[in-house]
Amino acid sequence: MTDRKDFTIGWLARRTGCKVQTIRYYEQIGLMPEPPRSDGNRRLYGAEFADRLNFIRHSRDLGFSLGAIRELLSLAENPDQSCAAADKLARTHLQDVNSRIARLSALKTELERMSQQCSGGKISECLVIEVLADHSKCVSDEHQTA
Amino acid sequence: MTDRKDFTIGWLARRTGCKVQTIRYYEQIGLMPEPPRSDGNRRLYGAEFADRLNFIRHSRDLGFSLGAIRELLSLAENPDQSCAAADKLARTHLQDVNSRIARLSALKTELERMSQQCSGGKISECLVIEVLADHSKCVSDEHQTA
DNA sequence: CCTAATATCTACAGTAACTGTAGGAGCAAG
DNA sequence: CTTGCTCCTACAGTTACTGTAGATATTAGG
Repeated sequence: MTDRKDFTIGWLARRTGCKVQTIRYYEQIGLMPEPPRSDGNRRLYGAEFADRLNFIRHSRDLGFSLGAIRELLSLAENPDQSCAAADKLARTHLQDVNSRIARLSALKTELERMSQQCSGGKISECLVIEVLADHSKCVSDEHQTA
Repeated sequence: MTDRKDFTIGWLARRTGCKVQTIRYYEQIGLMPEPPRSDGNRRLYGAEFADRLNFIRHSRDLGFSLGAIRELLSLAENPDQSCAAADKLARTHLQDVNSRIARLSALKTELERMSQQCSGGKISECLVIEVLADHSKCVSDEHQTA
């Protein structure tokens, strides 16, 4: 236990693809726990820190806010209680996810169409700019993300 | 042709679904031009401002940065030149769009599965948390080992 | 062992893209 | 004319980082 393998913050950063400052920032805002320190005051991380950080990074990557991640983490830390709260969180997020997918798919279509038609052409033929200028040309339904 | 068709910033905000402060912010950073003012120093907007603001808002909504929008706007203002630059911008964005759609689709699957399985259950059965904790459980096409 | 390079430490400033607030002035209605 | 809304400027706060400065710690080389 005392001679358990501990690694530096740099190791954790390389391990998770997260920047060193970001790790310290997560610790500062209480999203990552304070790790033990070495004699020279360096943070000493084990594999469990990498797991938690991967959880956070993956969630961020998929569009969850730090606040939502904080909630998910607290739920994940008490796996015996009902997951009604997690379910509600997930349902709320699902609506946003669906909306984003729809709008991104519409944009994807236009971006691809442009790449075919636009090569060497003029901007007046670029559908992308028309699509971006005129909301009604968009294929998706109107949805406001706050 | 700018004689009697001028409206307040509030009108423009309602017209475009953009907050008043955000409009003033866009003016401040040079994304929206300075409109004429009334005797009482109020900004006076016409329809062309709504068009430009809709372009900006829609682009933002679809994930373009203000920097990219600034470029697109300058390109849109010179529609006679080649759109190679706009094409390059669009292609770059397309890669990101595709990546986001893939990851969001994977999350959507898990969120939906959770909503079915999770009702009244325990968190330990929630796949969402597992998916978010472990990248390799993600359904997306690329399997990454962390 | 000493030194130079690198990594880490704290603390704080800056970024993007807004959002909110304070305090004052304009204007339309009752 | 006063109430109440909108607008004005200016600036502080937010989220989620990212970068910088100056000091200390560790490590690789001579």
